Amino acid sequence: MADTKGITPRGEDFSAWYNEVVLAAELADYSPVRGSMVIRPWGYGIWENMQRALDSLFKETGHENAYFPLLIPMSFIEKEKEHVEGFAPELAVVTQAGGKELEEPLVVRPTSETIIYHMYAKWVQSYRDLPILLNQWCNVMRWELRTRLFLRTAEFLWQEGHTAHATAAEAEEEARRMLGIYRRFMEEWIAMPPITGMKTDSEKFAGAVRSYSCEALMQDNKALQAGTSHFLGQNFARQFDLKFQSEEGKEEYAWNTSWGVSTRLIGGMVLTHGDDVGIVVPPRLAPIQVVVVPIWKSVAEGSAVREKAHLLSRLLKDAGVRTRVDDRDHLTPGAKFWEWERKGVPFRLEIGPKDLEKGQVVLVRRVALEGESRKLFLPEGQAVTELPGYLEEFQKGLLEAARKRREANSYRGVADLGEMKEILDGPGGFVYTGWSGDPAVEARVKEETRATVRVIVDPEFRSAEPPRRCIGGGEARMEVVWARAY
RNA sequence: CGGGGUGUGGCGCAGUCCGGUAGCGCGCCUGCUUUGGGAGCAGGAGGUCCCGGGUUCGAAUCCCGGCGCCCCGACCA
Repeated sequence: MADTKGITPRGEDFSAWYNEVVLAAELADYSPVRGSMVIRPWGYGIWENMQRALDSLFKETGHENAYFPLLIPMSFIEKEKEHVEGFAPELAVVTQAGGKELEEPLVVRPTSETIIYHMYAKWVQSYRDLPILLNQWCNVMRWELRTRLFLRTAEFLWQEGHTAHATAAEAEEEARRMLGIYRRFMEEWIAMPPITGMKTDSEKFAGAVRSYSCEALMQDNKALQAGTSHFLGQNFARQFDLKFQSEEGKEEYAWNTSWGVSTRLIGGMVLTHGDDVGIVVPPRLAPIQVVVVPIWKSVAEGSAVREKAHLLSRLLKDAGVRTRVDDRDHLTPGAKFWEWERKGVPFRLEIGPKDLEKGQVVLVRRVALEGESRKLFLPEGQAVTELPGYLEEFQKGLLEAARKRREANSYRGVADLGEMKEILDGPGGFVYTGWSGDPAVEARVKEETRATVRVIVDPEFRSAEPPRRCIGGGEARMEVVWARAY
């Protein structure tokens, strides 16, 4: 397994590894337009599985899908002061259409708060019209200076949920609920366990009162902001006149939330599980969970082995397993093995003449679970009945490994800037410290370490002992997690 | 936007210093033999050498000016 043909090992140049592995797995390819990418079928299939899972989680919590337009009047974006300041530098603007200069420039949406709350204002009169719980799946555009496949592209696919509520408490609860759903999705589907918490003022969404975030630790010990949920207060409601009459007959502004995850999650999956051979796709996200590879020598063997491969594949499909038989005959088995491993298919089922004789199959995992061998020889009937269980076990194994790695690279109770620098310049990781809440300290530490506060950490992730000492001095009023981030 | 690198068949590169009309590996096509970890042999297809000027009898190569892409930084809910 030392020979990975062309892929730069992670240890040599992590950044090169990432680019190469994304291209080699055929997740995506560069497009002719700077900063934008083509998502290829294998990558899109993973995205579709993410969408399916998230979409049902949203529906289960009472949300519906809708679609709002791509183009937003410039004046909408300009209404909320912080919002426009946050997004102005990265807007793509349409100034001409139909061969004529437009009277008002149209912005290609970087996010849809403004147009959505404009519409909500039309739809809401009474408290009886609330809450509105909508989501949309769409593309957005942010003209980033420096782009990377999946992690930061000029155009990306995402979902954005936008809700309106009658009370602050209800909106706050919604923002928190969706953060929880993101966390659950990341753990149970991507096997990428994030920490959660609130953003500091300097890191929060432009226009939000509070932002909550899921932050995952990648293999190079940099943080990835993987999903955010915002309590918007009445900031947008006021600018877009989103008012309702309360039960008491008073006119009030609605309370909003917005929340989103994007194709960046695919980058997170790669950076969490990939190895020097290629990517590793968790079973629940894999478009193909088991690839069946028939192996033969003579023509007679070929047809017998292929027949068995297709039979097993059908049985597996009936058992709810996504399979494909790779019976291309211009490739040797070895070539197929490498190809599917590069693409991260969780399991491979080999069937050769020897197996046929013995009524067995060879089952090979994409990566070895702790303490187990990659390869299993199983009676063919057993392979079919056991595979769904093996897939779940593999899924859990990935999550466990990722959780262990996260904890092994988390440093708690740090209070000294020198120590923090040493960690960040060395192995990197999540650094837990006390913080006074002083933005000047935050800025200074960022300046000196190039790390940012990822979150003011939620109770569940806090250290057993609340920090007494504080980074940058002052009284430790909260615990925060620092890291260098994507 | 600053620094660095790079641009030559689909991909990866050599050739550039020292000018003479383009080559290697992989991939692709055809045929035969193969197939338990990236198959072998034989034959074949495929290139405005990033673009525009200039020098020259002649430019992938030298000169001038652009552009693209990648990496690092700045920037980036």
